[in-house]
Amino acid sequence: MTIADPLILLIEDELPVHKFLGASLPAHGFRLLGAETGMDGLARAADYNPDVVLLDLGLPDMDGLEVTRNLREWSAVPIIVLSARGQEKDKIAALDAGADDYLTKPFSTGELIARIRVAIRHTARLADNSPQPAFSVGDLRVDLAGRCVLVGGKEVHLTPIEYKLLTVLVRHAGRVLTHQQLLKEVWGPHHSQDTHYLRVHLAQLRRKIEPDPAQPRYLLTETGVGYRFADQ
Amino acid sequence: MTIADPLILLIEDELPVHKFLGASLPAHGFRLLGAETGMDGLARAADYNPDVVLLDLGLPDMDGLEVTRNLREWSAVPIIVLSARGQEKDKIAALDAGADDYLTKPFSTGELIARIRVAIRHTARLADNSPQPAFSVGDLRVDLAGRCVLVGGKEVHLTPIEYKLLTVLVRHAGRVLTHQQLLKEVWGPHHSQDTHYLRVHLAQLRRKIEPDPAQPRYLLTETGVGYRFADQ
DNA sequence: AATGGCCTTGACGCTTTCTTGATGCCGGCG
DNA sequence: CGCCGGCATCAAGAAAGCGTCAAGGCCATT
Repeated sequence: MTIADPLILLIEDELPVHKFLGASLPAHGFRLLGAETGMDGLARAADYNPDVVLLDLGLPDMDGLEVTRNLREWSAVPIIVLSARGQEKDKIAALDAGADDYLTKPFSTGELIARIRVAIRHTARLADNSPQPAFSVGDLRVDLAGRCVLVGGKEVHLTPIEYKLLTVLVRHAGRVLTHQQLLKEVWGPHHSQDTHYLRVHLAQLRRKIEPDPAQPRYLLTETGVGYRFADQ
Repeated sequence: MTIADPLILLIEDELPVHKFLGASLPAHGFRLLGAETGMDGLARAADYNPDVVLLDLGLPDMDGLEVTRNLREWSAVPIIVLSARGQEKDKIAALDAGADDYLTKPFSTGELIARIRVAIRHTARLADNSPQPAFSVGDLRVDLAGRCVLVGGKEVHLTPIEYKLLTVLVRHAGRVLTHQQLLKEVWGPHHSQDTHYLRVHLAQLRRKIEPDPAQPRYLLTETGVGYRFADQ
C-alpha cells in the first residue's frame, strides 16, 4: 500500500483562497479537501481525519475560535489559522484556544507550505494514538465530536459543566484525577478549593448516566483524592 | 506534570533583547537562561535541557541555521526563531532546517509567549504518549499514573496514606527507609515521633497486598531502623 | 415581568479514613 | 526465668470527606 500524500482540510469561505491553494498545494505534494462553513469543516474533519487543518477565522456560521475549541475536544490535528486580522490579541486568542500556528493574510505560499511541513513533522513524531472522536463503555457512549452522550441508546442532555466534567474524566479513563486537576480543568485555575462544586455536579452527572447512582458503575470516588472513570 | 516553571533558553547577542525578555518571561511563569553565542547556546542546551529554545539568527560566531541543525541532531526541543529578516526564503530555510516557529522582529511579547505556550503544549503531548510509569514485582503491580494497585491482577483499594506509604517505599525499592524518612514523606515534617502511625498503617497495607501478612514478602521490617520494599 | 435552566451555596446525615489506646507476641539480656 | 523494648494487631472514637436536598441568584428567553 502506498502512503498517500498528506491530506489538508481548508475551512474557508472565500473562494479565491480555495482556488489559489487548490492549485499550489497539490503541486507540493498535498491533497486538499475544502469546507466553506464551520459546521461543514468539523464534519469533514471527523469524516476524513486530515493531517493538517487550515482554518479561516472569519467564517459565516461560527466563530473560528469555537471551531478550534470544538476540534480540540476530540482531535489533536495541527491547526494553522489564516486570518485577515493581525492584531496581537487575535493571535493570542487563537493560539491559546488550541491553534498551532497563525498566519496573517496576505501570506506567502512558500511560508504556508513550510509551516505545513513543520506541522506534519510534529505529527510524525507522535505515536499513532490520537484521541478518539467517541468513547463507549457498557451502555454509555460519549460522542466527543458531536458533543452528545447516549445512555442505552437514548440521548441524555448534559449542562456545560456536566459535559466538561465527564469528558475530562473520560479522556483519562482508568486514571484517578485529583480534585485539583478536575477543578482546574472545569472551573479554571482559581477554584482549587471548591471541592463542593465537584460533589454537587458529580452527583447530578451520576443521576443522569448511572444505572444506580447510589452504586456508581462509571464515576468512581477515590476518597480523599479525587474521581476516576471506570475504563471497563 | 511540571515540577518547576518551564525553562527557556535564549540564544541572542543583543543585550536589549535579553533585558527585555529577562523581565517579561519570568512574569509569565517561565525561567530564563541566556547565551550570547551559538557555541555557548549549544553547550547550555546540552547542560540544562531547556523546554524551549529562542534563537536569534544573527549570531556573531555561527550561522543560525547551523545552530538549528546541530541542535536537531540530538534534541527535539522546540526552537522558535527570532529574526530581523522577514523574507520568505529566510523563513522557509529556518523552518526546513528544523525550527518550529519563526517570529520577525520587532515582535510583540504577548505573541511570543503564546507561541511558547504552543511549543510547550506540543512537548507535553509527546510526554503523554511515553510509556506510563508503573512498577511490578511478583504479582504486585503499582500503576503510578493511574494511582491504582493490582494484586494478582485484581485491583486493591488503598487509602491515601496507604498509597503514599507504598509509593514511597516502592520508589526506593531495595533500600531501607528509616522511620523518620517515612514519617516525613507521608505525614510531613512534624510527625517524626509518631512511629505508631507507621506500624498501624503498614499492617493495614500488608493485610491488603501481602499473600501472607504474617510473613511479609514485599514490606519487610528492619527492626530498630525502618522498613524496606523487597525489590525482587 | 415572568419563566425556566443552570450554577452556587448552605445544611445535614452518612461513610470512610485516621488516630489513639489496649493488648499480645517475640527475642535479647540480666 | 522474668523483664523490657520494639513490633503487630485489634477495636473504638474522632475527624475528615462525601452524597443529597433544597433554597436563592443569575442570565437568557418569552
